[in-house]
Amino acid sequence: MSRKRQDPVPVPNQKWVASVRDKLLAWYDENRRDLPWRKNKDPYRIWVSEIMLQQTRVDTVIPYYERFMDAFPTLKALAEAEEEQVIKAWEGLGYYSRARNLHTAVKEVAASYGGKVPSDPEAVSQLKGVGAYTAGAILSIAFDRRVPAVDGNVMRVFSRWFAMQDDVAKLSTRKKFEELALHVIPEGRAGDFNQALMELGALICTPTSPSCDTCPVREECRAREWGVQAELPVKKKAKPPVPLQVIFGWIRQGDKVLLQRRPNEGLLAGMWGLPTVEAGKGEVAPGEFLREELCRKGISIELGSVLGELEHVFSHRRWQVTLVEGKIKEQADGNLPEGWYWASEEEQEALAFPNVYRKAFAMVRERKNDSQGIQGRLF
DNA sequence: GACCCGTGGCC
DNA sequence: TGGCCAAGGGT
Repeated sequence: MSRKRQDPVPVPNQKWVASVRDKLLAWYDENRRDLPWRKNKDPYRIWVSEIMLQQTRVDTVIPYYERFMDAFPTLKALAEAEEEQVIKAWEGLGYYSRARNLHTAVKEVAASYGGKVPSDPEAVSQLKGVGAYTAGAILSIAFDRRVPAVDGNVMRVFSRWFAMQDDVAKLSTRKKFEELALHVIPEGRAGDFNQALMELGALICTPTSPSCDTCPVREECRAREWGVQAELPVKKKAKPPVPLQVIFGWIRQGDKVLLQRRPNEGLLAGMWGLPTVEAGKGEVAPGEFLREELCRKGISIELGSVLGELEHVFSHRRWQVTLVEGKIKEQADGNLPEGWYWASEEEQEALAFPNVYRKAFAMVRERKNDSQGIQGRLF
């Protein structure tokens, strides 16, 4: 069997490079969006924006970014903040380890670099949560250093410019594009050029139905020349999320609700939520799994009614949730296990919950409104 | 390389 | 409706 040889990295000729640089930068100067992190070149502001933008759309990020910068205007302010506040500011954005890593790294910069973001690639790359792309983005945008910042946009644009069929899901492909980028990024305007590549990918060279007719570099694009732009980039399909039956408990004592902090590793690590168990096998009511688990924790409950069902899809899990009401048997003023907590409504508002739990809260609230004047309040 | 880690919007 | 995607990083 012969092993399939990888296509070599194309080496663009100088004429093509000069043309693409000029046209793309001219287009960017005219068409760049006025985004909040483009007000200046403060490395801290650039950094925060890049972390938030990881796997997240610009429109989603903007309001979070504004609030975050109001709360933590400087690197020092973020370094001195409590983690709980930082996570609260991230609530609803997802990928919460981004916020924890950012906080860790910012504290590291405060402690080891006098509060100034380092401008050398080795130091920046070592910061927690800063990988090859983000390091390149910070270094090029904030410090105008000629470093590649290859994200999904850039891979799509390059795939089309050179009509390359490499699988963009592979790490090796990204490295190939980084090498390619080094041939194209100009001296002097490295940051603008990297942003122009991404801006082109976001506005013109879009994943589906790219606007080739208005593309500033349509003459330089092999995919367009060959009419294969819709076929590129090549990307291996992701596995579908695995379905999982999950039970949430809505367990009240007086005006307080039982909360559980999730384990420090895995899905929604360290986040607050309702008591959560996986449903096991067997022909019993879903709530039984919850009752038994709580019993093991020394919390004795009587099952109430099913308050509702909801589905929440993560990247790799599909939670099919049954929300079950529970009534505490004896006054449980004794010791709760580590990470468990009776929270009043006021206390709940200070905690950060991922959206799957916020959906459940909303469900309870609706149900409460519906039943008011009919059965009174839920127990 | 494979898998894990959230969420929302779009067609 | 659902599959796909978004300025990725860590393990």
